Amino acid sequence: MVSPHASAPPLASPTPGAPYTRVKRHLKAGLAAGRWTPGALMPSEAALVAEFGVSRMTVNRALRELQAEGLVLRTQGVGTFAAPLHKVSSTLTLRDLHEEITARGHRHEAVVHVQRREGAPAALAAQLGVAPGSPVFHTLIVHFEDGTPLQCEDRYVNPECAPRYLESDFTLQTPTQVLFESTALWRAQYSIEAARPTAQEARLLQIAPGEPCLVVVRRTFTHDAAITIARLVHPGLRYTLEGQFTP
Amino acid sequence: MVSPHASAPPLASPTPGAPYTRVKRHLKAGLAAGRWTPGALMPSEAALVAEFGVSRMTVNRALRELQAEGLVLRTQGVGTFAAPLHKVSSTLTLRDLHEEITARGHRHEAVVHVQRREGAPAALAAQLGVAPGSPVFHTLIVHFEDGTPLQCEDRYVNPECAPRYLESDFTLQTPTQVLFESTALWRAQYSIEAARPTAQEARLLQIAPGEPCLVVVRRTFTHDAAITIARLVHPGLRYTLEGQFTP
DNA sequence: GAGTGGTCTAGACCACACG
DNA sequence: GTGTGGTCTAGACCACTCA
Repeated sequence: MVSPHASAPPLASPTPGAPYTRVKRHLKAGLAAGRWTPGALMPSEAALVAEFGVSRMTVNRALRELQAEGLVLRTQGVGTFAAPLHKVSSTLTLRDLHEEITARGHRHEAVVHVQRREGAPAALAAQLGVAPGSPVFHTLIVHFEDGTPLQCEDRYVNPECAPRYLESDFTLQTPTQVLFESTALWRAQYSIEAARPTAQEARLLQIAPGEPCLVVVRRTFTHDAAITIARLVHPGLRYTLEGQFTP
Repeated sequence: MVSPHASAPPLASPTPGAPYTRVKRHLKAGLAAGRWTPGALMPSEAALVAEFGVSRMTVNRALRELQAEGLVLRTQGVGTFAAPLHKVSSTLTLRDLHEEITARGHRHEAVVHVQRREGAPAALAAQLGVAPGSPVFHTLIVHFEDGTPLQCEDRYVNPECAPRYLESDFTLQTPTQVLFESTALWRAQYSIEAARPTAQEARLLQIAPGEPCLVVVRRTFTHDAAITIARLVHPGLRYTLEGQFTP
């Protein structure tokens, strides 16, 4: 009762991996195979303890992680149930564009059209949580992938969160990268919609004025203040957001 | 040393919540306050054990969950570090449209335009993993929110996964709901782009032909086969995907 | 009251990284 | 070797649910 690992560690372990992963695998496999249909009662912790010959903490961890992954639902005093087939919610990756382009093995270039201090109009000031008319940083940058315009990034930054923002060379570093280094991101909010580009955006992206664009508006916050708000416009024909999810 | 909870349970607990949540809260607060900048070494498990007077399993759980949430990075033999400010990835909720509309307190209606068996063209057959020309189920449904067209749902279903799909009354239940009940969803893949609607889509959605639309293409799979592929077209002016993330 | 999950503990062995 | 995280155990108390 001293060494839980006294027996044959790497000799020919009967089943690979840590015990809690074995329990998880077993349950996951059963779920994938439809052994427990959604809503069905699954084995109790005690039953799994007996079945696997491990301690309760171990099966508890396995079940807790399955719950965190959305595969099972647990109710104190009642039991563990196969999850009612998941909400259709999923992870969408909004990576830094530079990363995304270079990950594809392509060349990323940025052309800076605006990089200055401006007085914030009322609407913007409200969104950034600064006084109307107070100075904010404004950048307008077009990002190219192998010479083709891919994104028009119109961004306002709260100077209090990143006082040296305007000193950056945005042909070398994206605003996202700069802001990540200088601030503590704590929360982000975004919306995605399809819209026509403005005349300026169409010109900068070298597309026809009526061409549908995918517009992502993202606001990021520290734990108390708004850091930045960005409007990212992508030509609809050249850009697709992708994602997937596995329960 | 027998009862860890012997002292004042609901009397006036010095700090609320389970011990592991207290440890988590403390660390989260420190991260939010910038007490550990990204990459900085955080207290070791042993240090937290001493600081909070709890067992190592307890602080281990707190740290493990923070890691799962992406707030810290841990390396065996090295230590725990404040996460390098998160990837910009985030959770996008793609809920069932019926839920979404009723959650807004609005009325949802569906008009079914197509509901039949068809032979699968080669391209579709390949995506669904069935033989070219073999029968697939096809539905074309327009969803309305308070009388306004909000989504045109063009969907093909693998008959093997949901043999009774066509028997449903889609004015009462969305295809998503039907499929969730009859199949074991295991993986979903989607893409989001901006595009012009087809002539038919424009007519069904009652919009101008050139109006930008947000197009979501979603494929869902069981653990081995494709269940369904859907093209969801939304008028750009009426529909926005929203999401947020908090580390 | 029996069964279930929620949580904690004290101690242990291990693998790994680094000086 | 020392310190770190990774994991396991055996037993415990608790809160909850349901018959």
